[in-house]
Amino acid sequence: MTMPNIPEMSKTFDFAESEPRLYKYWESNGWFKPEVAGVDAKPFVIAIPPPNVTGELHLGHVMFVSLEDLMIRYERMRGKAALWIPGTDHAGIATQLGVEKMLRNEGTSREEIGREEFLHRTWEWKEKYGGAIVNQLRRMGASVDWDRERFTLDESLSVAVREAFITLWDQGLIYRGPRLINWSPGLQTAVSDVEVERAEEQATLYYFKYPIEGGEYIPVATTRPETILGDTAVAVHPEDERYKHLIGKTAYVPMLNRPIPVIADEYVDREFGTGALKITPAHDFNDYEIAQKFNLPMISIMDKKAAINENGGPYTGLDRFAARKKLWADMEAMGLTIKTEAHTLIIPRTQRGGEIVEPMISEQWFVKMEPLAAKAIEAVRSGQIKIVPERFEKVYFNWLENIKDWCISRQLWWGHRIPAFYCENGHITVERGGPVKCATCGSRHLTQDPDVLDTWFSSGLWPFSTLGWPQQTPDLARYYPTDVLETGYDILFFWVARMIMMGLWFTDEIPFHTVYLHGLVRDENGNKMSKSKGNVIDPLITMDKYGTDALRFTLLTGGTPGNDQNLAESRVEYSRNFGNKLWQIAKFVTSNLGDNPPTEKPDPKGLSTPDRWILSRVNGLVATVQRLFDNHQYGEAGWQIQSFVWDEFADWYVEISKNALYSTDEHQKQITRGILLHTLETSLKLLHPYMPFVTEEIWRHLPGERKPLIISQWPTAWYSDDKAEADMNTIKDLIVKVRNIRSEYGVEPGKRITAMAFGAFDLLEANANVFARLCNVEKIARLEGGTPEQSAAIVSGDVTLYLPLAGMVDFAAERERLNKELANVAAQIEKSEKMLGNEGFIARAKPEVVARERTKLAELTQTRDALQERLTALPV
RNA sequence: GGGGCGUUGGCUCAGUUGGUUAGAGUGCAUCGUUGACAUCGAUGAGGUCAGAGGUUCGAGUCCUCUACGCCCCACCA
Repeated sequence: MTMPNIPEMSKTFDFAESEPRLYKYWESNGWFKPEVAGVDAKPFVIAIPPPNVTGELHLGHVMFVSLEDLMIRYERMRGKAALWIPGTDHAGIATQLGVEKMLRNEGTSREEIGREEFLHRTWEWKEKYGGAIVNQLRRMGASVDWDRERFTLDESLSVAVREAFITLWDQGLIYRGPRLINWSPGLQTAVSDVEVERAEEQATLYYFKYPIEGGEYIPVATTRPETILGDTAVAVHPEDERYKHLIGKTAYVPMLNRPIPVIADEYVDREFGTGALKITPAHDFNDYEIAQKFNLPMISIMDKKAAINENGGPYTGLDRFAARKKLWADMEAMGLTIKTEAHTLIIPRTQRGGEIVEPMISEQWFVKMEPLAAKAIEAVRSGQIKIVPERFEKVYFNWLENIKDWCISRQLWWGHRIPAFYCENGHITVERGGPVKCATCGSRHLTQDPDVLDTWFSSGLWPFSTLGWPQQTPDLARYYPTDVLETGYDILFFWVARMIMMGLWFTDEIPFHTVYLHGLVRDENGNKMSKSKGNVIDPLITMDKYGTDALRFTLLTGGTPGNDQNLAESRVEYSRNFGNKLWQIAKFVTSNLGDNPPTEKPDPKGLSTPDRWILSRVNGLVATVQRLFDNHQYGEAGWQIQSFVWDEFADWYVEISKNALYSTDEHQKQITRGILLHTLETSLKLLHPYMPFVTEEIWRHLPGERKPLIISQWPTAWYSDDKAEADMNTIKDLIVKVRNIRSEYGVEPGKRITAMAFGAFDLLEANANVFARLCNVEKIARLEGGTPEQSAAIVSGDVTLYLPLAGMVDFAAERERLNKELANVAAQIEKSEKMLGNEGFIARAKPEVVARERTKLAELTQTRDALQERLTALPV
């Protein structure tokens, strides 16, 4: 590992060259594997949210990779056996749609080529395009263990899926039957409740007359006139005086003249529409419930393509929208229509595909969710599982407490085929290993159910199926339960809740103890990125331009847990600049380390104020970062590190260090080198989880025998020096004020000036070279008595610094400047005195807060007095 | 209908046991390059922390209400 001839650092960090090289360096040495930590190490495990195998990389992927890689790298450096399990999801509908599109372009279809050939083609497609997203994980620096990569259709995961299904079946928690479900006519499959997206849209409300026996009619309103064909009742409110006399009479379905009853139910809202409701149980969820209550027949009027079926009389064969139009026209001709009006309503559309979902009666498989949900609720309620940010626990409870049975069957071919078999008598057999004969009648003529399972059924098993379950593998024993589940809040129901339910149900353990939810990445104006809007930021292009580290750092510091963040390119640019800053610091440090670079941690004893200051600050930073990480405040921690590195280390300490480095004092030089190196090393460690590439590359240029940064030891705070920090604050304050004066008076930057000091002379004298370097004050003299007339005065606490500026001082301007400062100080004093004069404050505030306030007031008073003195002495 | 989030300088955002003069990036103004960095440095202007009330010695931070924006869940034809 020793690198005796470390090449000089290049002018800038070449991320394009370094990133793939470093990734290979880490991966080929096995540092992504938990085994690097040794057998005694405590595991830390994250199962990756598996991206769709043929999906395209978007910022959501970069977001989760950045966060999870941060956690993994941090825990790895803390000595844990960090395991990040990679993998991909077969994504049933999305992938099947992609392949079907390809087939269409070839002039064929899945129906034409058949199931077997279709699956063959889909696997080919997966082999061809499935690698892209996986390679992009490498591009982002994801330190996952590739030896443990999984795919939801792997044989071992398929075994887990069948085991889960059969277990639920044996427990009576899976059932099959005709139910009203969400049907996607375009995809020709059932979809679950969570896959339906509802949005307000402009539509029409149609008012018409429902003929009643005896020549009367009830006015009814509907948004879907074609469903009239499936009506099996008309409902009114039992106490509605307008219609009360019609309850129990017979109504006739328009155009079909099918007799149906007029019923009364309190569900009907008298205020809405006409106050009368048509009941179409086979095509509406509310009507379905009412029909069950009243034992009404259910008449399905549509086929799988949502065209009117044979129950639609003269409309048979028409598409649902064509039927709507024709039926309405026919009713109009019959004088049955009243009016139409514009109406805003909620339209359900499929998450994939986007066409309008049709509620239909269909034979599907369901899981009874209440027993599973009860356990999942308890796990979070008891605190075994913590959701970050906490407010999502409420959302989680609300969903689980109102959970409905899960429709798990999909009329697709790409996915896990339902392990249920039918004989010619219609009996169902579900057995491990695949049955050879019917469990009921013994028939050997079995056919498997054609449907596949919802993709989320297999992803629900992900944290344990990837580790070998149901086999009791060593990995399952060592790495399950996992630790953190990190993902976007948008899949809390789809995925997170189901993993918790299935994990608890099948393994009897929580699958993870912490759920960390991040927000969505939007464009810089807060709009959702979409291809149609053309505002999509392509992460690949961004990484090409600014480097992976820059994009990662931007996303990690760009928001807070659970909240969406707006991404502006200017922020990525800033992150790139920060990486450059770090590179330049390192370049400076490494080129000034001399022939025998220090190897020991610096000893603060006897060091100068700036030396002790930076050591105290960097250790304070370590403590701060630790506290923030403990609370999942990764963004704030990133800013703290950035601010230290740039604003304190680079802008102050590196500048100050030049005094020693450019001197001939070998002892002081060596001390300074040690502090520079230690501060840089610590900064690199803290920053590595955010910017893995640039930090590791710099690390390789540091001298001495050292472990690679990725597996180096996470720092702990070991030093704190309040005195040095206070003294340095005084020095910094004075320097900034000198610069300010120079700027205001237009003193040429190169011009050296002198100063006379009153108070704290020892501190100033000891740091005279700091003033010389940072504000070009070449000499500070002790002021013995009187005040120099031709000078500008600077006051900071008990120190007054006079800058003799012969011929440059405008006394009127100086007076104005001092008066302004005095007013400012006076205002602060007033506030402080008021606080300290308040008995409640003295009695109830924490003692250290009161003490701090007293110190502050004393300093302010000194400043005020000095300012007044100077104003009095100022020539008129 | 229920629940949640947001509202802080021109713009984008930090600010988590309530406690110094509310911070940063970007934009703006002025100045600055022979020795880490113009992907830079120095200095400065710019904010009644949406509004009202309350709790408290003390509120950007906690509570209530209001306004505006956004999101999730939910069966109004």
